[in-house]
Amino acid sequence: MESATRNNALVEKLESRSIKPTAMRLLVLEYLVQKDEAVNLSDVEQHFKNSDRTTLYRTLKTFEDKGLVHEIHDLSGSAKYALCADDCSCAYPEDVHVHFYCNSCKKTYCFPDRSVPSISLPDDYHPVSGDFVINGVCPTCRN
Amino acid sequence: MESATRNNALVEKLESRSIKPTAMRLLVLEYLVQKDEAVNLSDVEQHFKNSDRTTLYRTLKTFEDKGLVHEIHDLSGSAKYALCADDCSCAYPEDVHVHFYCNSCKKTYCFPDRSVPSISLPDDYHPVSGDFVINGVCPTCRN
DNA sequence: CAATCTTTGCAATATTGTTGCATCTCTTTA
DNA sequence: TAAAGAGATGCAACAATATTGCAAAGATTG
Repeated sequence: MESATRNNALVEKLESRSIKPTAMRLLVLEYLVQKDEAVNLSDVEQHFKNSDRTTLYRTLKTFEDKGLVHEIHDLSGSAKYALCADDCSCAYPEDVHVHFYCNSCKKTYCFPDRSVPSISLPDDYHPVSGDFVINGVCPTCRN
Repeated sequence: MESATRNNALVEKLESRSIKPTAMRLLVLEYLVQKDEAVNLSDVEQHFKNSDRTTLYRTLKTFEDKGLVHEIHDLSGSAKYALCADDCSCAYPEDVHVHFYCNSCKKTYCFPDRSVPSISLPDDYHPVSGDFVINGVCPTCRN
């Protein structure tokens, strides 16, 4: 019952972004939902040891294409992914993604509700989206 | 004369960051100075066709370690490098690096003089540096 | 000059990102 | 229900990028 309910929420989440809710996609989405940090492809691979790398890769790309997740590029060098808020359209400047990258543990945390004062750009530069990554030390690594 | 003068400026730039001014480093620095956009390792390789990849790689890393350049991670996926301003210490929030990434031509432009209003973080997150990447279409690609 | 330290070049390897294609699954429709 | 089509998955291969070890070359210092 409980799991059916939860599952429905996941199905709806996918369908709201026009993504067909296959078994694999539901699993990956569930994984993303319960993670409070951004994940890279290796993380997902580790978690789904028996699944194919390419499928996971393409699942993430599909999620990204459809605006369900956004891609984050931090100092770790490899692309990470994190869920967008339901009402996120990734547009500048309203939906600038704010992240905190820990130099010590290399984790990247999302701060979805921080709004970033917009920056004025020269006239001919047309902003579409924005990513703000703050690097430092996270609470867990402070010691 | 002119070239000697310019060369001195480059030597000083390196020495001000405690980097030994070898021939290779001077050439790479000269290249970075005259570029108005961030470059990745391939760019540098292309420009110095006869030089060794590893040396160029390590030159950039040395520059980064010493605070002469900063690394930029944009949607292109590969690391780019750009010169820091002379008085830049890469510290948050004064020296947040602001860049514009063009989705069309994949170039990344620096906006060294934009200051970013600082964002309040939860208490236990200790910011050290920050990178703001704005994605969109650059003037050249507007057409 | 000898000893030492740094830089450079070459080779090899690791890691990450990406594509082609055959197969499978699900949905649609005659 | 059978056939067709579209999309998803799995496997294999490959491309691009990042990184390291080590030996040779060059610079530095006593």
